[in-house]
Amino acid sequence: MRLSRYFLPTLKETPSEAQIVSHRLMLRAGLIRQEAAGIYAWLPLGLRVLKRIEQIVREEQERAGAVEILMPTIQLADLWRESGRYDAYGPEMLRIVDRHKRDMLYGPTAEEVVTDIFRGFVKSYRDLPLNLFNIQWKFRDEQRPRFGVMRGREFLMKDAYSFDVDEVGARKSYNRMFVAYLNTFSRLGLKAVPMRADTGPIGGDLSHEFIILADTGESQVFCDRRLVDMPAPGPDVDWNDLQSIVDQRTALYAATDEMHEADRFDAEVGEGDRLTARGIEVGHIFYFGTKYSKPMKAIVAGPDGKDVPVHMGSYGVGVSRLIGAIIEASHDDAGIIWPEAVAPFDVGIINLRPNDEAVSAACEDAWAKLKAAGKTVLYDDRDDRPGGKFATADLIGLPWQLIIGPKGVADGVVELKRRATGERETLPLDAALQKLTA
RNA sequence: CGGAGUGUGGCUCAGUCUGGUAGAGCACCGCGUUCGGGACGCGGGGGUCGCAGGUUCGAAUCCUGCCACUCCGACCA
Repeated sequence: MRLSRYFLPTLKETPSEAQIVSHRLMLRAGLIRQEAAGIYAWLPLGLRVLKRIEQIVREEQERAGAVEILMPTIQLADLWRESGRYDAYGPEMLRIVDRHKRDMLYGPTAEEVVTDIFRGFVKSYRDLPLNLFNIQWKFRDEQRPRFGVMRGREFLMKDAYSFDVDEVGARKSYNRMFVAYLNTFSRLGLKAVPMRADTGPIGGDLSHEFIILADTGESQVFCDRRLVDMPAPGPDVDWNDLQSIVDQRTALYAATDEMHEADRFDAEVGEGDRLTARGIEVGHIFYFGTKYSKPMKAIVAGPDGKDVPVHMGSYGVGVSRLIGAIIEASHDDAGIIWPEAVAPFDVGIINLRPNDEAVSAACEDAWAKLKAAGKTVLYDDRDDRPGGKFATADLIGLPWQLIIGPKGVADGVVELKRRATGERETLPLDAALQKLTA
């Protein structure tokens, strides 16, 4: 992409409403624009990141056996009356009346809809287990939106819903999502720690929040330090038996504020391993049994021919929130530092003299070769001073910067800068390309 | 929802207390000089000061109401 013809409205100064670093950087780097409290338009660069995160989440869901669908944003109030949640949900639900005076709502979550879909088609335990997920915009009319996309009212969420004939099966489904989440966050360059979470009225131990440790996190968390650096299981696991992997993680202490038990923490975790930190919740999984299947009559025939309500679980990832979380975890004074897996472009080419034919020719040449190697490129061909270009490049945080100017062209070299480390190298173009495509 | 605060060109902000008809820097347009870490000179364009009402000869400035946004706290992917 040629920057002179792109739409990248960066800001030199920080808009006054942004308090935390990820929000400031998202506005300054031209990723988003606020349209109302907690409601954002996604600009080209931000949208590219959002799509990449979404794709990684999708791939890991599918690897774990979940099947993608797309449910509507607008739902019928009647479904929520069936589950008993219509009155319970409160003012966070955006309620809408259509022209026929029918009560509708903008979905804050989709248990009711997915249960309705399920019961419409699935009648036998033979069709289980089933896990349906979708990546769709949700709306929760938060009392106090803040922190940019970390706590917006409208947000993109991946929500998966598992259906099993009994609790044993449901636990297996739960474990699949548990491992899928570990792999997902790892691919996104994040260290996410699963922590025991409140299960509500259902009880049991099957609810975990996945927390990214960051100084600006919204909640206080307590965990065994060894959990933080535990590597993700990866794709090559026995997806039919994940219990040992899950046990390995859940054996170590990890809890958010509301679930924290100080005496247990002290007793179970060695002094050197005790970690008290701030965290950002990026995922939440739980098993809720027959909470929806019973009132909504999502029933299948069991092996014995008797009807049983299905056991369900739901599994959420805040896709749009993840962008904020990634920036919180990966930035410096100059701007964002994108992990390679989610960067909006792989490489930024900086043309230091767009009016110099030889320099521009060298840039075009490098661009063509990078494209041929499958790299995405943002080519800064603007007629600007170098200082501004460097500042923009650091701000938007592409993993690599290929800097091409008259001096280098005369000497037959370019400068290659790695954003994460700031490390620079002057070398021939071919060597630089080799490094970039290695 | 309780508490606090802010609304003045695209952005950051001054002017409001002590009413007199809107200003700076950045950004933008033109010309020129520049050009390896957000340059400089000259010349321009753009706002009626969140909205409505009131007081006054006169309101960004005073009064009333409303709206929006932000921050702190309680709640959530």
